[in-house]
Amino acid sequence: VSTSAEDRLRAAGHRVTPQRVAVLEALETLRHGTPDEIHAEVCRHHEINLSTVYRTLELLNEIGLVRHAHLSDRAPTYHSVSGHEHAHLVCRGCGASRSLTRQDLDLSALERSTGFAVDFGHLSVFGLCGECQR
Amino acid sequence: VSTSAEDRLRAAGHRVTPQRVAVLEALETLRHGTPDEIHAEVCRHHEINLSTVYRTLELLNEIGLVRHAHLSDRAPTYHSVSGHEHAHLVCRGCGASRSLTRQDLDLSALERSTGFAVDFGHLSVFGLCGECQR
DNA sequence: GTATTTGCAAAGTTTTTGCACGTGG
DNA sequence: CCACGTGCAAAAACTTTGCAAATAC
Repeated sequence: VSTSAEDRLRAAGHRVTPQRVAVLEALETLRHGTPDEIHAEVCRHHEINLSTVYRTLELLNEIGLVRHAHLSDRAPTYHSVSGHEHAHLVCRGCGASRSLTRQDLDLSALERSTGFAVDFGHLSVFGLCGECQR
Repeated sequence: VSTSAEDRLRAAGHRVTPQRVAVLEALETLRHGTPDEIHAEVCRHHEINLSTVYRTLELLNEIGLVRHAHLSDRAPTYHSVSGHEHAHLVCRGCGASRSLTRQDLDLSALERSTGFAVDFGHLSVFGLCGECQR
């Protein structure tokens, strides 16, 4: 977990606790995860309560260190924003998911015409991949 | 509820029941709704169990008569496909949501480069509207 | 030292499931 | 008639909350 993440926490007036650091570490390892999956990953190394995971993810989301998207119809999937911000392209058939950059999916026309600032990291595009279309 | 909807049900080997018709009617009235809201709307005129609403929506989704999107972080929102298929643009600030057509958001480049067939009706784009950016 | 954060247990919300009864075709 | 669909009640899945104890700073 980069120092900048800890600075971002402190800058926003929050404390740097082992649990918060552990959640960020788990997200680096997993790349993506539901609250439950993140909890399980953290538990491989530390103790943490599931409620704390929820509260931590909410906080990290608020200060922009993580984003979440709905990759399945059930629990939301969180991912770290430490790398480049990315959206997801998910196949309903096989469940495969790949990252999209702003170059893959150009929203500038939409943003210009609507005046919206799109939350790219939250965006999930569902469909059927080439394989599954048959 | 158009006859074609009933035909679609029968063609897919399902029965046309009053409950299924009522759910489709409720969606015409509401335009959008969570399972709970749809249940409430149906109950204004008929009796129906909430489980049946869930099961019906799942079925209608399967055969393509309705689509759902995640307009909030909680319950999914269903909408009828009887009109034109549309995606949603939702503001996190004020909660306002507007429809998007395929002209508003051109996915042809993405579909060409990835080979995906995008489920446009499921797509929700989140962000901040012009107002809320201030 | 003290305001924030955590763990725990309990409750809240949303969705799914098993099964007996009812019904569309 | 009878396979499919529904209602009901119970369970499962997911998330939030109140409060006392622990801890970051």
